[in-house]
Amino acid sequence: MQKVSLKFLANQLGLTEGTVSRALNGYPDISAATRERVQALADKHNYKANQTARRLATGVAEAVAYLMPANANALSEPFVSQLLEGLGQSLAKRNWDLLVVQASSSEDEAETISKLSRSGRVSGVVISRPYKQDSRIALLQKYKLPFIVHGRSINHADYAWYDVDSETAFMDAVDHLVLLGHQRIGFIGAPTYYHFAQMRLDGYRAGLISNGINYDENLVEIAELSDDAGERAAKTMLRDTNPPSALICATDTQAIGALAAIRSQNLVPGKDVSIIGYDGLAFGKHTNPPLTTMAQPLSHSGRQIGDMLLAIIDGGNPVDYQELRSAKLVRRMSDGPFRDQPDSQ
Amino acid sequence: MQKVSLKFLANQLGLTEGTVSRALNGYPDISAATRERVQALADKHNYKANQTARRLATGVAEAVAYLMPANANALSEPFVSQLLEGLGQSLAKRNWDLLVVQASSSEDEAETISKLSRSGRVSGVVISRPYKQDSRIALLQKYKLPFIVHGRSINHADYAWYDVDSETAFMDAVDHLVLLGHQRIGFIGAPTYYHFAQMRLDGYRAGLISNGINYDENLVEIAELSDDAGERAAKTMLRDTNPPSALICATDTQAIGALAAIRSQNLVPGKDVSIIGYDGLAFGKHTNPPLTTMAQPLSHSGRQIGDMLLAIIDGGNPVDYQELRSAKLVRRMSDGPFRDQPDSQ
DNA sequence: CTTGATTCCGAAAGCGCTTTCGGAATAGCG
DNA sequence: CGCTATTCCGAAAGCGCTTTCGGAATCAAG
Repeated sequence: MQKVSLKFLANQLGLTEGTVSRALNGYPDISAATRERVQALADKHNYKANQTARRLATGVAEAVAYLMPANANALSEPFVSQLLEGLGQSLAKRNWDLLVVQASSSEDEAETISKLSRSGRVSGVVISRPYKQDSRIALLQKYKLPFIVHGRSINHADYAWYDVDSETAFMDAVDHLVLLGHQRIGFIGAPTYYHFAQMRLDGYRAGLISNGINYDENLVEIAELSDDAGERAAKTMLRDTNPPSALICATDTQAIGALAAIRSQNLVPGKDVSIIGYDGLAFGKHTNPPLTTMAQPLSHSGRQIGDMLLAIIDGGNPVDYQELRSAKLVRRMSDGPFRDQPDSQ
Repeated sequence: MQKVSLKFLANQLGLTEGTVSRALNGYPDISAATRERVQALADKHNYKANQTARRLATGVAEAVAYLMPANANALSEPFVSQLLEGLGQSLAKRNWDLLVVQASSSEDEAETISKLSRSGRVSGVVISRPYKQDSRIALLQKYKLPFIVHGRSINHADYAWYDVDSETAFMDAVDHLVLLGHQRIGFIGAPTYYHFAQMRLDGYRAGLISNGINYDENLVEIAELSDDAGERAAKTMLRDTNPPSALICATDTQAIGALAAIRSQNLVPGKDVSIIGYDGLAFGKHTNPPLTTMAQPLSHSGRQIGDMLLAIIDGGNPVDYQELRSAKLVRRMSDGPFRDQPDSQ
């Protein structure tokens, strides 16, 4: 099978490689007649420009990388797949590539970004779950590599990001529980080097205060982003002499663990103690009981982020691309009105 | 910031680009002294060869693509993330790229593969969930593009694949239920253009026969790969005048739907009717009740598949790379001994 | 001290494409 | 019909790297 290159086409047509290239790429200095001739032959042979050569010649990588969170655990990964899918759709419009890169450890993330930049294989990057102060962001800026952050760090004024207003979401969650009569509302948070974790905690606290409830730090536990950690955290809170009647969790994954913790105490989630998660993951429909959650608009975020990144690569000002979406309460079965003696066995 | 290229290094050192390149790439015709000099300067400037140029020069793409299943739904996607993670780890050893590509529709898959091949941007491909007769496989072979199949098609003798013996797994599942006293065992299958669906159905049937139970096609329903489809299928089977006392599902996702169907009839899964899923997804721990399932060794399959692909790209014979793993029963709470009157309300 | 084998590096071609530049052929105009 | 303006294409350089080849310098051997 003769490899079909520009040279091949040019020879067949009695033209120059340059001419064929210009014809295929829609340059105006090609007559309609030859343009068609070229196009026809290209189609016939299923010609596709060698992407590597094209990249080298044009200097544009035509590819974008997604930095996979190093510590992603299986339960939270649906969000990765969804993001990837959306990103892919967005990039497909230009026929660009989507690379998935992962650092072995979080120390390696800087090195990974540095390599990525210097090797010139991508035109842009998207990262998820920034820390409060995120060195990756600084690095990306230093290298002048277009990027968009899925989430926000503390100082998020000067780069592009896409985030969900989880602070408001957690205030809403508190409001909802207060309306149901709850007063002792616990919080299972995530490690606060994640900025999203801090914001969610802040939202929780602000929600309490706006409802005239004192913030009690005995009612908050910080746990890793896993179901098991959520379960452990919930257990220790439930063991308290004056346990909360409701729990808000920083992520659905943790909330699922909390559900298990409650059941293991022979309490029923949604009756004896209410649980609200955050993320809106699909499998929350099938937990025991189905998980009430603050759902973020995951479905199209990937595409949105992709479009934003493309716009910045095209020369857009990153500051013009900052999107704050809002989450909304999806009531399933894990929340319910306050009941007086949750401890009755 | 001066871009640090081979030319830059060569100028600084008073050497030729070619020499610098050979020094960096470990050619034997470079003296130890200059090799070190070159290496030192390269390190100092954090030199990283432009990957695009390198690819063009060497003719090797240094990248591999994963074809994302077009119809993946959120619940089943954890398997995609896990696979990706493993693949990435494997490729990282060589510093290769992992591309994620997706076809808009399944008709486009052929076109996608064709483009991928002709554009020369990848050295290999991995595809998941092959059909019985999979045109993608034929295409990949025709283009002589190294690939490995995550799963098997009917004729899987002449290419490389990694699969789990789901036929045996489903026989085991039947055995298990029979041991628990079940005789009317239903099956919720997947569309049989997927070969894995056919194999699972075959396993189910073989399991029945080996236990002396007649295969009754009223006891099998084919459903899409989603929780909702699983739920619908389970509902119709449960409505039967003589409903099964146990159900085996082709995937955990469907099984979760089936659990919901059972609960919606005011029956309790694992008591009134047993459910066994397949996949071993992590969130099965948290369903209501926790899902008994045939777990496949997902964790390292990605890395394994990556290693296999690399070996084939290196010239290995695809036929030498065919791995059949086995699944094993993970008992949680959705199975139990047969009880006489499941219909008692 | 000569010859042949080594060691080490420069020169140059080439990977397949893009893109600028200039010039021949054609068209438009007075 | 002569002149300028267009139209269209060929020529060639270049993207940054790899790799082969040959030759100068150095070495070992006779």
